Amino acid sequence: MERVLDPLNRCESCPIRHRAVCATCDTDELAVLESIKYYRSFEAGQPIIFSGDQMEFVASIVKGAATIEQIMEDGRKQTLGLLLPSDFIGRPGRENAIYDVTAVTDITLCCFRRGKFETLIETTPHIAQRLLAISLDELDAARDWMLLLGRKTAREKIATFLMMIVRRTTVPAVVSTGNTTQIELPLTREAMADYLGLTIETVSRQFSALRKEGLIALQGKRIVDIPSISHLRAIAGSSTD
Amino acid sequence: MERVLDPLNRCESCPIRHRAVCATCDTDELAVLESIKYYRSFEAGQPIIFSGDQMEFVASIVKGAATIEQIMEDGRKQTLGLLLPSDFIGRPGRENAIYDVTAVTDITLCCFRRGKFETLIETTPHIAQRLLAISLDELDAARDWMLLLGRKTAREKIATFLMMIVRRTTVPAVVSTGNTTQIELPLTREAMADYLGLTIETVSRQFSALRKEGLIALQGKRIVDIPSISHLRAIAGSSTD
DNA sequence: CGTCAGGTTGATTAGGATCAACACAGGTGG
DNA sequence: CCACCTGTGTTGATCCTAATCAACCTGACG
Repeated sequence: MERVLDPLNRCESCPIRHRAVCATCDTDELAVLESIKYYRSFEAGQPIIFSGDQMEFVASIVKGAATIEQIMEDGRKQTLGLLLPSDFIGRPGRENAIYDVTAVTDITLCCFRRGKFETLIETTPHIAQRLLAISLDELDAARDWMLLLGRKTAREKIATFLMMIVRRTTVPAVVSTGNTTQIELPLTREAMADYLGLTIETVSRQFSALRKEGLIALQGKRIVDIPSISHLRAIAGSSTD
Repeated sequence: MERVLDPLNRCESCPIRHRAVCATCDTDELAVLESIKYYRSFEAGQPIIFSGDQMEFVASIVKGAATIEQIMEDGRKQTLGLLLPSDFIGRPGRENAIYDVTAVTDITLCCFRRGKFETLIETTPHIAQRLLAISLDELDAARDWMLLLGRKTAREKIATFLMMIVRRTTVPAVVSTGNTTQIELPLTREAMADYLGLTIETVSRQFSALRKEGLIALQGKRIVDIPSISHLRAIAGSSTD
């Protein structure tokens, strides 16, 4: 189910104000965005965009997580991106979506009608520049993931994924007691498998292996304690950079 | 070895005039680019950019091919992008390179000093918009490659790669006699392996298998005849889109 | 209490990696 | 001119990682 949120949310107090596509906007520009934005929410598991469909809107994620995914005719699925708060959904200038976007948790989006947003890009250099920066960051992220998919072992893939969650989780949500870091996985085992180019079973086995070696501890299915970040980082397999 | 080319090449007669970052520039804007551009050439196998180094310039590829690659400490290598004529090298706004870029054939670049180019982006909306479009295209390409790396079989990877070369090769260079399409591979078996997340041996075996099945014919190592594009496309494994 | 989604674990298989030998073309220098 | 070398590619034998197939567990919920 989807519903339109209370539109009273003001940009000034927006949790992603300083990171999203609006990050570098000044007060006047923000007023324009404020006037045309609208919120939409989706429940976990709901599709946000279908590949092939008209793209009616673009959006920033305010709260929650979504995945970009591509599915082959025989059902094989690869997740192409994990979208977290402040990430941007949609591609200005493109009529039809070429990937599916799915909510993986309950999610709230700050939306703009695509046509209006495309006009904004032309008239508001701050937004165009920020969108370029965001796109280049996503390109780097996609390329880093290509190394993971093409060359890393299952063990390295899991460790890399956990490190990414640690890095991307907003500071207040990462609880560190002593040296232990605690994270909450935004994805099911299946969604992780699709993201890492593995099967559910392999993901589960690798989690079990890391747990048996004391490199992680599990509280339920979703909460992971990491006693030593540096140890896990070593397993993630570093690049030369 | 690297050398500076004759600077008399005029933008108007440039082979990539209508596709590169300068594609949407008007006459005045082109004159500015003309005044600050300079050509550089690299021989096959030479590094163009080292990961970690200062990025002195950004560039468009005029002729030849290069790869973007990332190398792990133990030597595992993944090619992240194949750069062909009109493609853009470098990331405005970034001080140091995070990936290696290597010439895979003799190559000619149309370069701009990074600082000057960054100024251009701010003052020339046509260039900023074109760069955004190019970056979004590269992002799509990277994501398509993620599906290949994460989910496709060796056979599908080779077929997909061949289809990509067919698509990206400029029309005059694709010689079609009857229904047969002929392409020239810009990469060695090793470079293809690094691009496809495979080993040299697997690439070689898959080429042999496709040859034995009559799906391709080889003239030497680099020239590939494809009797039926549609048949090869079917093997490449299609997405749902 | 039964059902179902999500997850774990075990047994077996298979696709591609690894190790190894050899083929071939293009230099290079005696 | 030819012996040699080197880089690139092919093919064979074997191994190993992760996929597949299958059974079972766990907790939530009607």
